[in-house]
Amino acid sequence: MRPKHTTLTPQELEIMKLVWRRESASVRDIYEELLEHRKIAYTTVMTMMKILETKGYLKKRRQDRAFIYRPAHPKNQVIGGMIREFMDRVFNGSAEPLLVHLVKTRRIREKDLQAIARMIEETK
Amino acid sequence: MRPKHTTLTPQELEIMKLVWRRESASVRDIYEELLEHRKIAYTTVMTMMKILETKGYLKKRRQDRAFIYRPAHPKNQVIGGMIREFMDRVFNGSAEPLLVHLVKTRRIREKDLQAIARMIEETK
DNA sequence: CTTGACATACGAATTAATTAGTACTATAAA
DNA sequence: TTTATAGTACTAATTAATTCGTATGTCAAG
Repeated sequence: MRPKHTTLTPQELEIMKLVWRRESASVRDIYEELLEHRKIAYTTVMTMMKILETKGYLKKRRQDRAFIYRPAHPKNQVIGGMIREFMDRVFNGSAEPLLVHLVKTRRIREKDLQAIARMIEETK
Repeated sequence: MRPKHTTLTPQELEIMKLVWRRESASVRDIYEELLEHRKIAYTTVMTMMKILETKGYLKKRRQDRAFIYRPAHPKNQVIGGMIREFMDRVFNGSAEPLLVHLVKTRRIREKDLQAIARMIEETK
């Protein structure tokens, strides 16, 4: 048996990111935005958004003939869960190795490193 | 069509973590260690390790009757790829939001924050 | 030499994730 | 009123990921 994803799957995330940006969206809204980047069918988007609704990530409300979807949870919270899951899976739950890796491999611009350093200071 | 994982899948990662820790391992070694945590069949482990070999994550060498597997790449490099993939997928490739989240949600112990701060200083 | 332990090879079943087609309905336009 | 448009509901097909069974071979002990 294959274990179910506890967080957003890649395609679910792609759609959620668009809904979060727009605050609310119809299937057509998302469909058209996705179309700019890749070939996809309208009904595919519909199915995905229905799945997101049954999973509790989207709330729907009928407006005229179509459904309008809104995020059920703030982006920060959901993304936080994904980070948590990633840390659990890859680093057995600890954040330090991830942080260390980010700093050491210089994936961060100098300017941002300084901002982080200040943030750490303020967090004291 | 469902897109293929470009990095290690969850179960692949679980096995790779054990192989990295031991430096080299037989199917039986990994099987017995996995068994301590969950029910799993010997042949399942064998299949997974064969997959990891064909994907280029493990190298095998026959020793007596059984195969001995070794990591084909250092852990740091592979994990680095996973972090990269995560950042691409979740944050469109930028590391800052991830870093900010880690610091702001205080997922890091105070002591470690200071260590990071020092590391940033040294990186200057 | 037979038997048991242990290994691999191969095939296959199951499930989640993703994609999309078809049927049907309601509204708006001609 | 007929027709085109735009939406949903439902069904289904495909593929990756995960799991394991069965067949087969080999070596060592009795």
